[in-house]
Amino acid sequence: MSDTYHHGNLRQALIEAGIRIINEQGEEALSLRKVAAACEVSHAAPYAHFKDKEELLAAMKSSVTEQFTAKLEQAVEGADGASAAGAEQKILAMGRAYISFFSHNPDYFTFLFGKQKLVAHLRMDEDHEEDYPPFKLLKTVFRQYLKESGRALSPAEQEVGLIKIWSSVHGMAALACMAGVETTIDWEQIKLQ
Amino acid sequence: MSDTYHHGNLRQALIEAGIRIINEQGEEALSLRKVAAACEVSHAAPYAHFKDKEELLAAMKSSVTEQFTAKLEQAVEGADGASAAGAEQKILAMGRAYISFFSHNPDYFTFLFGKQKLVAHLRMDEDHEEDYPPFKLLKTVFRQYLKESGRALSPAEQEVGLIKIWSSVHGMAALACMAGVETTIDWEQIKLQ
DNA sequence: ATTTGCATCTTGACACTGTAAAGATTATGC
DNA sequence: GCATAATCTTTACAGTGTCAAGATGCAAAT
Repeated sequence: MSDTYHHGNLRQALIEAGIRIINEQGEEALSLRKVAAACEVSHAAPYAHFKDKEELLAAMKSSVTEQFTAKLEQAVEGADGASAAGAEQKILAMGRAYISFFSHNPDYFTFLFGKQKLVAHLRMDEDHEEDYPPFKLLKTVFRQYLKESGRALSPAEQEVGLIKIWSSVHGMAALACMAGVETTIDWEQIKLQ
Repeated sequence: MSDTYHHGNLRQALIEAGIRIINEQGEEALSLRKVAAACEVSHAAPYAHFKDKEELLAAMKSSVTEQFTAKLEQAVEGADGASAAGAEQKILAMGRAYISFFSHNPDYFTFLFGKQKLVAHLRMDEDHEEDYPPFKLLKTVFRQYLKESGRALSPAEQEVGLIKIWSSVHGMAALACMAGVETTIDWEQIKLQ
């Protein structure tokens, strides 16, 4: 009868509608039923594509993380051409892009990091292949930096160094994004060692 | 009729039952009705003491934060008597206590910091009196340290220094507590400057 | 001592949530 | 063209937070 019984691309539409809702009303206000309604579909339709509410949330996070990673990669590439300053400049560029991304989409910050899952990715043991992509990128650039500066750090020391950089930048992005805090921090004051 | 119509100290009982539930089943599983049931009280009884579910949650967090702060203060005092090493030792002792506290109560970590509200307290402008108490403590000790070492930092630089210390230790506590990550990091490798 | 007022607690109701089961509708492979 | 699978709707159920109206007990005022 109706020629719109099948949505066509409901899965993607649900992900996008979910992200939109989070940006407009916050994560608290997100319900499966609202997402379904936003796609003009019955409240149980999402279950054809996602086992859970959590599975939809995960897909949404995946999508936002892709955007995030793309910005970081782009920053690294941009710092490559400019001067021949090397890895240190790349790290600084990443930091700038990191903060910039969440300044432009403050709700993404709490969405991605709200449950503090990020730190679970902050480990270097056994060369995880399934690292959190943005962190993996930093890891690569950081190793480059170590090689350039001729420093030889133990794995444990590398871990500490990475955590220092990451958590500092992360903390400042949080500062800048949340609770309406305007910070005048010149974050590049943070030295790499 | 019944001699237990009035509970006696329901408010405190609700807070404690709530914390117990979070420790046993996680924050997701906490509902007002469960907390009420745990106190053998009807499902709407909490509304005599808390306007909201959120207000109960806030009271619970307050309670846990008090325990947390007490441990930190205790560590600072302990480091005072030992050697005459001064503020640097105090900072290190605080870091140790920080990690120790959450290692012993892993669920408190996500409970307190789950929503990332902590960073909202990480600002030094205009000498906030209503600082997050543990952070306020670090602030005090840090200033002591600066005075001792004869360094003169601008407010912005102080802010950066504090964030470096706090977020690094925080990140490592997260590493140690969550996702079953056992870390062998010797966190004292983190230098204060 | 009785009454009055107030804090506390119960009962019942409402809208909303996630999720499951059963059936309708459309697309797809043979 | 038909069977099968994928997609979507309808209906239902147990939980949830919250509110309103009433029951209960305590404490102060008369």
